[in-house]
Amino acid sequence: MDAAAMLREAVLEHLHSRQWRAGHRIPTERALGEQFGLPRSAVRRVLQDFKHKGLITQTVGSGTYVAEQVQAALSGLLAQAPAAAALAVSPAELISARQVLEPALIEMVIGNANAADFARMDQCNANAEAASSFEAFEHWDGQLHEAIADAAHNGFMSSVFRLVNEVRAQGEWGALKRRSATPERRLEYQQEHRELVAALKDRDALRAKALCLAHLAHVRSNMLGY
Amino acid sequence: MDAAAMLREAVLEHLHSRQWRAGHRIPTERALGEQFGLPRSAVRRVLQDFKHKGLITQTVGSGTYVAEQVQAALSGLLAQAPAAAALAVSPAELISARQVLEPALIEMVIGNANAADFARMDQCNANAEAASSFEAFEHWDGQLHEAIADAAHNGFMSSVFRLVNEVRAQGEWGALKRRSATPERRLEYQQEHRELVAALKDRDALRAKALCLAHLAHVRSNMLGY
DNA sequence: CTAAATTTGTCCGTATGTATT
DNA sequence: AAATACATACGGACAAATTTA
Repeated sequence: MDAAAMLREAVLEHLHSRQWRAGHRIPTERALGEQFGLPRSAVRRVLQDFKHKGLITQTVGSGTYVAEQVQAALSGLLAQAPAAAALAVSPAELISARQVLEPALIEMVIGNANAADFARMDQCNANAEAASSFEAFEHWDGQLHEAIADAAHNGFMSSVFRLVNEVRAQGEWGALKRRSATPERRLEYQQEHRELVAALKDRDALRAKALCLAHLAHVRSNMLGY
Repeated sequence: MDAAAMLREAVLEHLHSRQWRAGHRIPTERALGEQFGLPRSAVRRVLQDFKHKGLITQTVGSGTYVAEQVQAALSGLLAQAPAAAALAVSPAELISARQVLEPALIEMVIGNANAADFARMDQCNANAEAASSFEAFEHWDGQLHEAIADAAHNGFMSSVFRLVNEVRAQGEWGALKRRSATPERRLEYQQEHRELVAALKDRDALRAKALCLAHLAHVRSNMLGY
């Protein structure tokens, strides 16, 4: 292990074991360099990385301090793992997940959506229908999904469906979608989107869920062939 | 805007617009410094950040190249935004989301879980009941949630509920939980967990959903007082 | 095949601005 | 108010690795 890695480990160990708590002042860059046999520039790189991750703060003329939200930053690093893993899911898995997640979302939307939310959905539909390119249509399709998710007025649900959108916009799913796209199917999707938004406006949960599941079955059939 | 920020924007724009594709060699550090009026150290800071994010690779003696997986890295950056936003949701919002997400999860678990999944749930329950500290109990409580989510055998659902766990383990929720924890409530939670797993084993969707909602109502009452 | 030129990686010396004493 | 300590920024120099002549 190289000296910079040892410095990394040592600082993280002090933070994790709470020997250095929030607000504690840690040794100066020159002192750390002396202790680990490193030039100041190498110490600075390590500390800058930690600062960028929110573990420490550095104030000119004063020193280097453990950040107040150090434990939040430490677990925040762990929270990025689920997002990375989600990007690797297959189209079949994502459709299965959407088949149970979107009815749940509709439940919340019908309870919480207001006129502004519906106006945003209509605008997304209008933009999608006016789109001249496949990419533009895809963009407004994704925006419609976000508008519906935000209409639940729940931050966690919004995050979940933004994650769905990221997976949809990328990798395997994106390639499949391009291969299965036709003008006729786009027209059918537009019609289904319109009907879904209408059902949401009517606060008709049963109809909205049925339309949603029918749309997903349609997408699955077009993309996966079953 | 700062000159370093302009360099950042320019490189990202070239990457996003596919003017610089995977494997393409981008200008040297000295050339970029000349072009943007920056010292080489500042250029190196920007490039090192991009390198750590997986957008570029640098080889000594040769130059700086666009990474092969640059598209995956770019969308990976976007996917981290929803995860970061999710960490900021309030306990009330998270409970509301769980009230619609967990019944949906149970639907999938009952259709896909196998004996190994149930054994893992039992092990989590046993470890939680044997836990001597509040932290250990919380750890195995979280592991039980992950075991149930993984029993759906759907990567996206696993990611969503790992995200739930991250929020639960942190920030506002964590503080509320510590304040509202008592030995009596822990015993009640253990009983409810046992009953839920039993209902899952019986493939009794209605009972499992009812138990799940009752548990969530219990948690909400203890933590939020209503 | 050899040698020179190019490029990234690392380090140092100095100057500057800022906060503490 | 002055002095000191500190982090930061910059330019230069050298080493290591690769490409080119």
